[in-house]
Amino acid sequence: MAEREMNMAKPTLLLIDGNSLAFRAFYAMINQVERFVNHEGLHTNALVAFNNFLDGIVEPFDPDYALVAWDAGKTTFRTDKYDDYKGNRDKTPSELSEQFPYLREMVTLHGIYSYELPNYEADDIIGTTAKDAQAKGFDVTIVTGDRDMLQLVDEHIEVWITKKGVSELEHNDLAMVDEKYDGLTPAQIVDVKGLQGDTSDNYPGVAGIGPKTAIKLIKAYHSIPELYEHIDELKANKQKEKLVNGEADAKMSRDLARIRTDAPVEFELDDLKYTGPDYENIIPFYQQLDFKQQLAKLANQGHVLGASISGDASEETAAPSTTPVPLIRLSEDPTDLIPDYTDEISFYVELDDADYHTAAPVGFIFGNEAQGYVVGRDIDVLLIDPVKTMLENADVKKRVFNAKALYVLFLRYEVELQGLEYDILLMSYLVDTNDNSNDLGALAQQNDYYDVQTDEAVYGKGVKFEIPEDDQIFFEHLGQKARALEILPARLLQKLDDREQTDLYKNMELPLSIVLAEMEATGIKVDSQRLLMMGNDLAERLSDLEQKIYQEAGHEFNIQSPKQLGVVLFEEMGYKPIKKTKTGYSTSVEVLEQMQDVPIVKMILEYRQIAKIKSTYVEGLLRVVHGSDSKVHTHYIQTLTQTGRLSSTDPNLQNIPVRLEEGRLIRQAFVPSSSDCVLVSSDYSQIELRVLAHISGDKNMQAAFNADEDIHAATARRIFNLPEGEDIDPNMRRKAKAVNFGIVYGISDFGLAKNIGVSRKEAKEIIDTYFAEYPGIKQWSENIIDFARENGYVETMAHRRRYLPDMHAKNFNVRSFAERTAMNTPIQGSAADIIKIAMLNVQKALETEGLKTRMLLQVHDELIFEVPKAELEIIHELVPKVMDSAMALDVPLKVSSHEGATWYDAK
DNA sequence: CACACGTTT
DNA sequence: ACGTGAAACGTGTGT
Repeated sequence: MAEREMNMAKPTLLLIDGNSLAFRAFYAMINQVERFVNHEGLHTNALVAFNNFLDGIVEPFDPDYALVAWDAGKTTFRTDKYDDYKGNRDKTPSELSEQFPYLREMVTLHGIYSYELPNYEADDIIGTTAKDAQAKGFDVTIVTGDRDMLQLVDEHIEVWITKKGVSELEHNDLAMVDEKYDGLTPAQIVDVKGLQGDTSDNYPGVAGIGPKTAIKLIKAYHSIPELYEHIDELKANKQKEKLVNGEADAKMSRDLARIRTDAPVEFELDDLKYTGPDYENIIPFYQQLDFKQQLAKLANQGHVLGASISGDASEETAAPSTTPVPLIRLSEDPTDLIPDYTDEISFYVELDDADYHTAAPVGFIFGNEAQGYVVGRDIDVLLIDPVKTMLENADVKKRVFNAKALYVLFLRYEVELQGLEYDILLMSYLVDTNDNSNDLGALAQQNDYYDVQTDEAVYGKGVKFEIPEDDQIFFEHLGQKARALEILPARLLQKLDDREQTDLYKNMELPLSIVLAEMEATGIKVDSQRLLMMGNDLAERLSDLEQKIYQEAGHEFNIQSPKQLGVVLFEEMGYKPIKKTKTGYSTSVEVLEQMQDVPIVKMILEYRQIAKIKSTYVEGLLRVVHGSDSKVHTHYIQTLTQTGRLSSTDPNLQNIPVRLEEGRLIRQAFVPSSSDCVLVSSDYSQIELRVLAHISGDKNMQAAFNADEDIHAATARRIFNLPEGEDIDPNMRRKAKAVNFGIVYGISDFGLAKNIGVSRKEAKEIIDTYFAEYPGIKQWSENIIDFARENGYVETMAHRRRYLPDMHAKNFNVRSFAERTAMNTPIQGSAADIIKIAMLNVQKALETEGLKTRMLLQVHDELIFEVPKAELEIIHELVPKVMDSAMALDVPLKVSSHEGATWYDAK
């Protein structure tokens, strides 16, 4: 019997309320409505969410039959009966209504029957079909956002109600309805609704009867008709009066709430066979909607998206498959087969690890579509002529992905790559800083090219990462990458041009990538011995502190666990929690510093400080020192930050301690690589405020800088109305400094108050005075926010661009954050532009002067050099001169330099 | 993998 | 009333 049931499983039918889901989909993503707009200006947020629903829920469900029902129009038999039916609904926003035709097309392309019936609502189509199918032995599932549909639940009919947007569904079967309606049957829901009414569908029910009473009455009398048959039996009271008065309304409302199961639908169940997505035709549809993620997914599943090499647009979607990549595999006499490349080539080298300073190359490809691509595993081929010569020939332009990594790699083989013209990674980043994936496949997809898979898809990730042994698979992937490199530069150049970023790319970022490569490859020497000694010392202090802390606490616990520490302090020891985090008590410095008088807290603060130094800076640093040269070789990431700054990893040399003496000592471990060199550090003074003074045009701030005043003191004088010439109270200067910083970040009175320890009211007055004293800054802030709101992005002085889709967010916090970003990015980003130009010019000057000085590090407003003692004098003159003339502002740039035997001493 | 925390400019 | 200053990276805990 059991076996028979398994073999004879009922066919499944999925019925979807299209309108209801479309509304849910639209409002689920209403915050992002302006972010989802395709190239034709069509809003696509509901389409995106609806598509996710079709892919994420319908496809896995894989019904035998499926139907999406739509409302045909505004007038139905219900509006004939009751003029005001759904009469209080807001007009459908145009952003949604324009999506309906596409929603229907999308449904059809997913292999689902789409249907509407004049004079009826989607509910009635579904009700009719559900009951019909049930009678014919189907298992029916209904998906809707409308709880009224629960009335259709039956032995073989489930109703799934959308919960969160359209991505989560609540399953309702007979048992669920029984539970929710306190023992009532689905059919009785219309009776409850009839009494209680419905504000969203705008039918009245009985005035004064709510859901609780309605359920109680229907439980007692089974239905509205029966209730009124027995109305005389009711106790004479207010409730009875209401029911008597509302009889007509109740009966009409019940009628409106009742979903029809006899609508004159014109299809047969057989018409509803679910056929699954129509891949061939859904691709152009997705392309029209700019559904990049969907297209990427399809590409990764092996569907041919057909952006073929010919570039012929009309062929793009029609072409059934792409031309095979012309691969040239080398055999015994490799060089014979290598074409003579003279113009442009794609060039890509695959590494076995992300750290290109040490990774082993495991494959390469170079060439072009016309002459073919030479592909192989053994990189030695690249190190001998004729290939080596070609790689060093600036006239052969290379199209690459990550020029910096490639350049560093080849320095290892003493090859200086030339002609690195097109770096897809860098170009994509400049066009949109959010396109900062480190994967060629992913970036290609962001730029509408779908034939190259992501590395993760081909190689796997984490422990499963493996370069395929199969030449066919591996070389094909490399081939697709090379082809992407052939196609993408033209598209990206166009985009750069559209954004006036050609100069930024060609003359700043691209040459900078080579400068960075040389800095990384040079590296900075680390005195490991010194670090080890510091580590031992710190370990001792830690274990002392640890014992004392345990003693105070009365037992051992993990001091490094905020959770355990919270229990000790705020439960066992009974101190009052000052602040909470999402997960429990906060134990941050901010909190602990307010509890300084407690001995254990003081020790915990010290423990934290030392533990941080030991783990992050002593042990962390030692882990990444290269055995071969006792140096650390950081990786500057040029394509990550949203503002144009660099970032530094493995190790991060941009956050080496300096503020507190204990941590600052770490800098003693950074030393010159040779005994006849010293380290020189040159840093911009107040670069961000100078940039602000320039771009805002504020005359008062400009005057302060032009007179070489102490800007924080000058600000203090202004906001606290202090007389000229008199000494500034250090505390006032401190506050003024905090305000200056705050302004750069787009501060609130609350934030400033917290920061400098004054009342919020005082903070507000300070900010108001600040803006009154520096009116140009106030004006500029307002202007830049307006600009961002209108254009959706802000720019730096060098046309670096950051998109800010959240300027129109409904959520106050999200929007405010975008507004602060609109102010901060041009400031921080223009400062980044300036130091990047300075780096290029410094490097050029060092080369043309034939100096042995090497630029080692950049820390946002500071450059660190290794300088032979013989060159010290010239460097102290040359570097500040080059740095302060990097860009001409309306205020001077000021640079100071310091030298020392270690980084610590160069202060 | 997310969170809390702490370090820099 | 909301909730509250920008940009980053690394370590450790805990799920």
